[in-house]
Amino acid sequence: MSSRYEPSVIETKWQSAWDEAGVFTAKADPAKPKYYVLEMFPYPSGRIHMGHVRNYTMGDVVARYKASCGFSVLHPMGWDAFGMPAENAAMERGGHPRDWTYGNIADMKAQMKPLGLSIDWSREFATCDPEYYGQQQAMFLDMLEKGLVYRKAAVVNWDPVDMTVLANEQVIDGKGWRSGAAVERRELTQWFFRISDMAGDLLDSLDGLTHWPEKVRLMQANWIGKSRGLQFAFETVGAPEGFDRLEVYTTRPDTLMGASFAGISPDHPLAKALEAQDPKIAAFVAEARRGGTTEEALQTAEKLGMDTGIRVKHPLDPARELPVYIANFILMDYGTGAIFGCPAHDQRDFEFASKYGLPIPSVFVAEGAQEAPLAEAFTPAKSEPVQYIRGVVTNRVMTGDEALAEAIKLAEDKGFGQGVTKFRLRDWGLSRQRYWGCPIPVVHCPACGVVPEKKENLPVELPYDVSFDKPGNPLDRHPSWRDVACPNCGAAAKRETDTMDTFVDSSWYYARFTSPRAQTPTVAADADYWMNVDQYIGGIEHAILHLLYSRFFARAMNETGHLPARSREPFEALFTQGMVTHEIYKTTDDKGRPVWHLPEEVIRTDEGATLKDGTPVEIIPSAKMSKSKKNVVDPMNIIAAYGADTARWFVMSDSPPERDVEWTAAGAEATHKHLSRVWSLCSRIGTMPADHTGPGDTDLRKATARAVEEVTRSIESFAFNKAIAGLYAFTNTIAKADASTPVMKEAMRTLGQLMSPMTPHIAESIWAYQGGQGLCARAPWPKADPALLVDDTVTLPIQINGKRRAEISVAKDLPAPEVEKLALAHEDVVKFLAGNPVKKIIVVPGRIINVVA
RNA sequence: GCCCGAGUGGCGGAAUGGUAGACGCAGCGGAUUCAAAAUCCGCCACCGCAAGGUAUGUCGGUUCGAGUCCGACCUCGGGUACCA
Repeated sequence: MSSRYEPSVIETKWQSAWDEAGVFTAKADPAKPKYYVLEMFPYPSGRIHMGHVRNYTMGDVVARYKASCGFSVLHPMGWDAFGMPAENAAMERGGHPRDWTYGNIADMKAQMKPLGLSIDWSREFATCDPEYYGQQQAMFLDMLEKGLVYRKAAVVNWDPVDMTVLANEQVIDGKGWRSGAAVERRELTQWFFRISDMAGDLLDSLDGLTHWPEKVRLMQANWIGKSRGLQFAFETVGAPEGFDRLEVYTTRPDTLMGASFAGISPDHPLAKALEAQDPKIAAFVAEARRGGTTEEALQTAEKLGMDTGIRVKHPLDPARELPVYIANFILMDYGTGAIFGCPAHDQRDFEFASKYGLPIPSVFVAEGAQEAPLAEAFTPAKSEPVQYIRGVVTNRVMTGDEALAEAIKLAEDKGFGQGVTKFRLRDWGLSRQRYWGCPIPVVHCPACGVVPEKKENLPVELPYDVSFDKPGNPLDRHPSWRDVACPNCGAAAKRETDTMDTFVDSSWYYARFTSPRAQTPTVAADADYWMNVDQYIGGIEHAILHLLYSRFFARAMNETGHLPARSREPFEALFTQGMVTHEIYKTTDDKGRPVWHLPEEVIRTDEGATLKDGTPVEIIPSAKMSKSKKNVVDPMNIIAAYGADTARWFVMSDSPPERDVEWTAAGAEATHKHLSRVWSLCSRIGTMPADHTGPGDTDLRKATARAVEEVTRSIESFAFNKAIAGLYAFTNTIAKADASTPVMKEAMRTLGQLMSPMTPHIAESIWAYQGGQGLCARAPWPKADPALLVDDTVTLPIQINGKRRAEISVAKDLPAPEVEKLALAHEDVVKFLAGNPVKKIIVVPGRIINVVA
């Protein structure tokens, strides 16, 4: 062992050793339990960032730990390679999305390799490989046959200047990002997965996901949004032909007597009928359809409504007629696209009624209160009892939940409506009017209609000869690709030019990793052995969409015979990690515009920061690392300066993994110093005379056992920061210990092993130097001797009225009455009690004593 | 707007309802050195001379005991169905 810690030397050496031994190649071994650990695969942007390092290091810690616990581990990596950035790059800088993407993949892989991750690279693939997306097309056809896919009209963001569909992130303040034109909502016929048919199952099965974070299950449950409500039809007065009834859905049927208007979405069929007849309504509807399609944009936009002149009869009092408004905040996708407004008990309806001068009749008041004009809507929780004054029930105190159940029963008895269960979850629109995605393998034939492509013709490959000089989808203007013969009748037909949402690609890659080169989407034997994913790790930003779509897709794959039934929930355990953040450095140019600076351009001082030429720099508190603010730290610089082990150790230390971590240069420097200290400690112990003895054998053995126990427990519970804190403490203990040589060596070798999931390279060097057999990466995980973990005395703090005043040291199993006696006799206790009588004394064995005076 | 989180020393953070601040960074003092770097040893929440008091975003509650449980609020972050 050389005297200096030289990461660049040992890291390349051990990486070659692992490669030669094939340590990380996943092998299905029936004699061993299997463990599948997966990190959410990256989008190939071209550069890895610290967030990637953190994500993959976490997965690597788990993979290496499980391997040393005797599992046959699958730890693969791939690329989420379709998506908009590749097309944007082609438009901005020329070049082709495919070349750009594969170039980025090569660059990123070259940056990931030096991290020493225990990845089985033989299973690598990119979702833009025709071998991958061809299998995805095959599954699409199976799902089409099973009725899991269908077409219907849905709204998109339409840029009327560029004549193209925009993604939500391309709509900024209601305007197109390039053209600046006001965006409109426009309907197109698009492909959908029937995810809403599985809403009940997707909701109920959340209960079984006991190793998922509670918050993720809650977010998914709210997103699926099961509700019980009343569906009924208003009889209309003065509506166009065919609209003599207006179906509405409400989750608060108990407030029906407080209805003061009915409202329909601008996309409701009735609105469309009126639009065709009445130019004033057409103008209003056009205005109401302005802006983006996001729920956020719809819910935060100014509430606008227009009286259609149509009236509806109140179902409980046909003499009462309510006006029908078209209102921009009503979603066509939820319920029936029509509502009744109860302004007294819904804040949005209240604002609407106030704006348009509609009455605001109360249905209930707080218990014991009198009816009075309202300044805002009264909206207590449905579980709270209130006094009904004008309800379906009258002059009774009951909760909203009780009242709405009665209201549903009444409607059913009277026959004007029925209780129904609805879900907020909508079907998954997968059509994208873009080039760089998986082509939807169907053909539109004038005679046969929509015809699936024949499976033997798959993959339907993207054509390479396309240009991005005009807005819109290049597939639309590619005649030789688009114009084909109908697979059914052979007549002239056209390919579907929409491609699939990239969420489709990422909804089954975990299954493909089990047989990445197969000529079918999956292979039963491989899927049976490796599925499910035992530990999935990724960002909290994927809590809803990606994870919900993957859960749906696993079900759909099961129903089309591509996954076993027990894989309908594909992820056994989920961990969501936080972001890596950094300070932002800003100066201002002579025109007052902000200028951002990379961390390496900035010199930190005690007072603040400057550029190299002395210009003072403003420091903005930490935020997610982003290229535009330049607060990015390139992992490659860290690895070049300190080595991969330092980068890995640092991203795992300090912050708990589910929280954001602040990157600081000082922290990386400190980590490197620590690893150097470990290195020289190892070197010192290695040269101790074999016959050295010391008084600390028992203490060091106990400390070693405690370290094994603590680090193991911390890794098992994803508390990597605590594992590292324990390793710091254990290192200090060894450094100060005076024990005999074999005990010192044993402690040092154990330290190296406990470090190995985090810092595998230095761990191999320690292992080899302290006489470990073979590779540390293949050595079994150490076990703590339980006998060394028990202490026979315990220190108990003594509180008086909840404040700590003294402490005593007692035998571990001393009976409580004895402990009480000792505590009350303690001189500080006597002093603080000052003769006051003791009312009560609480002894929590092994924990604390509280004297109440 | 709606859904979900998070807020603890100068900083990152630790703490089965039971001694708040483990471990690390920064800082301070010392040893070593001609000197410095590196290394090693020690100190380190705040107020107070001390006794002691005050402290986990804010306000209130439950409890012998609250960072932890409950209620209201504030700030920041994630998601909001075409960013991935």
